[in-house]
Amino acid sequence: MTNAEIAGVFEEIADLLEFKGENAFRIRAYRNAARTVEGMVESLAGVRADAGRKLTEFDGIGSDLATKIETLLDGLPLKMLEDLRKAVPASAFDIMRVPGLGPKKARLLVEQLGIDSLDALEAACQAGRVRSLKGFGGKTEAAILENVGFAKNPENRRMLWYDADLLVQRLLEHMRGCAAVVRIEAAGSWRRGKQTVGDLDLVVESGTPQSGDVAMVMDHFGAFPDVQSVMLRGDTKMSVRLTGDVQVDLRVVRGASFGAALQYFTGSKEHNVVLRGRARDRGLSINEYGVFPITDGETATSARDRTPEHGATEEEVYAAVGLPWIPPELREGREEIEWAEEGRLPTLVSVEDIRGDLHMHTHATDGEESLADMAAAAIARGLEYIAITDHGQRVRMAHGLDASRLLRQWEEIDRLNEKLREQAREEGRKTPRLVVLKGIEVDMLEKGGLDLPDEVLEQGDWIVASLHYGQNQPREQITKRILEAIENPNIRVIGHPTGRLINRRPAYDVDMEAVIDAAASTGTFLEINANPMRLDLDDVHAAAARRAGVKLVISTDAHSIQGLDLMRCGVIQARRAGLQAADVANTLTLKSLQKLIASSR
DNA sequence: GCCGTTTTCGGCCCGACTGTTTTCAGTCG
Repeated sequence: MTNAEIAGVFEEIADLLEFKGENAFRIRAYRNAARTVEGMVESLAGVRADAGRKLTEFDGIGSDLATKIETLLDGLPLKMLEDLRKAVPASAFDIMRVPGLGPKKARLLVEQLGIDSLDALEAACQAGRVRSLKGFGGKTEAAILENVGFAKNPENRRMLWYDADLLVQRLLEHMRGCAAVVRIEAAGSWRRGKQTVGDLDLVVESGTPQSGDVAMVMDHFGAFPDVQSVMLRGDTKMSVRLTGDVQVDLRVVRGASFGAALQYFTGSKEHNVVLRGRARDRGLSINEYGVFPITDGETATSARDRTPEHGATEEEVYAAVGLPWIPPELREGREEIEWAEEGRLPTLVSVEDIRGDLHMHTHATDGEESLADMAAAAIARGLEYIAITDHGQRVRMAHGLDASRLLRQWEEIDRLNEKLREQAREEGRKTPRLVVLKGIEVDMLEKGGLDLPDEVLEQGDWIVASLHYGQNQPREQITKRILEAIENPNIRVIGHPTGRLINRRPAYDVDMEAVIDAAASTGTFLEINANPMRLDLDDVHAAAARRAGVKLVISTDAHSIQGLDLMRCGVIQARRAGLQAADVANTLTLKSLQKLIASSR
């Protein structure tokens, strides 16, 4: 069983226990373990096979879960899981997808009314049978009717970060038009740069509820053109649903609490749990209003009205528990607290560090623009070098280049570079504004080998190897194809190394540990493809590559001029992996990059 | 179910909002 499958089992157990109303901390233990396993790159099977190591060395894995992992690795069934599955109907999870229905209410619906589907739930509401249950009433019944459609819609997946970002920018612009908004920031998983985003969170600084400022802010929020319905509205908190079923939560706080609220709503939940545990050890309590000493008799509402000592900025909140500010992209409850504690927080790579873009297409294959237009667009974006990497001939659909077409394109690139050098001389510059590298994205073929011969490839400057066909092959074959390319001295980088398309296609089955090891020993780079649907390598694998000493290359894989602007999507993924500029090859000057390549080959 | 320099039991983060409650449970993030 793979790590991902084991993580899936623990998640399922947590879901089932939740429905059964089990101890919340026991449920959390399973979810923590699932997260730990999901975030590992080395295989649990490998760790188990190593006599010098124990499964319990990982955070959140104790003796019980270690035994369960061993059972799963042996391919044996887990009795506990089988019993739980028997005890909980599958429809329970559909019912819990209805906003407002959690495990307790779902259980009542199943056990008291025999609800076994969302359709049955809808019918029961319409017949007025739900309101008679204890804890339910007319309003709850109406709310279920209104929300059941949301649960039924299979298209309600998490948004790509890029799509969330477009929406966030529109929301911020709209809200800044409100006079009562002093400051506004978007928080949540958008701010952490997660590859997909569920809800959006906005934190606003404004006056007190009594002054009427909060009402002004909320009215303005409700007037955002996409708002379809207001889900809830209280003194400090309001939630709306936008067209497309996107939920946006708004929190309004005073300036003295703005940093604490921003920290709180940025999450992640796991990061905050660790942070609060730390505060507790110091006799402090952190909430969305600030950091307070723990005193007896403090009520929930008192924090809102008291002025916190530490809460105006995020830096204050972290400082109060003895830590430096932690970049949002790292706040996943992984190693970031440990790093912060030991003063080892990385200085994360930024878009400004990027000097070159080493994967893009032109209309010679499936791109939209000419070579000259892509080069001009790169100059306009301040890039110092680019590689033109159209498809090799295997990608027939894209009219991939055979050797003679490729060599003609490379001659064209030579002429373009000459023109750029000429321009530089005219402008009195020592170096041209842009250097264009002669590249190609060759295909790693189904039966092994590449779709262009080495005699051609060795004449190029920058060869990307990608896998587009035969993605369903078994793990051994896929891994073999990639390892073979890595061993080829002409190959500089493996493009989108897992092939996954978020929300559309899973990664192909590849032994990424072996790929990373081979890349490390040959000096081959691995790509972080910045396309918002790819983000491949992802944060977990990119972090593993970094630990192994592999250099990453962040590339847009642009098929148009606008495609060049996606670099920031790749950079934010790299930041989540804890990458510094030194870990990313295309932050180097071209000269240094070429030196690095020469030294590794 | 995990964890431990107050260590093998008793903790485990914290608050807003809603609805159905006469004081709180459930849900959510």
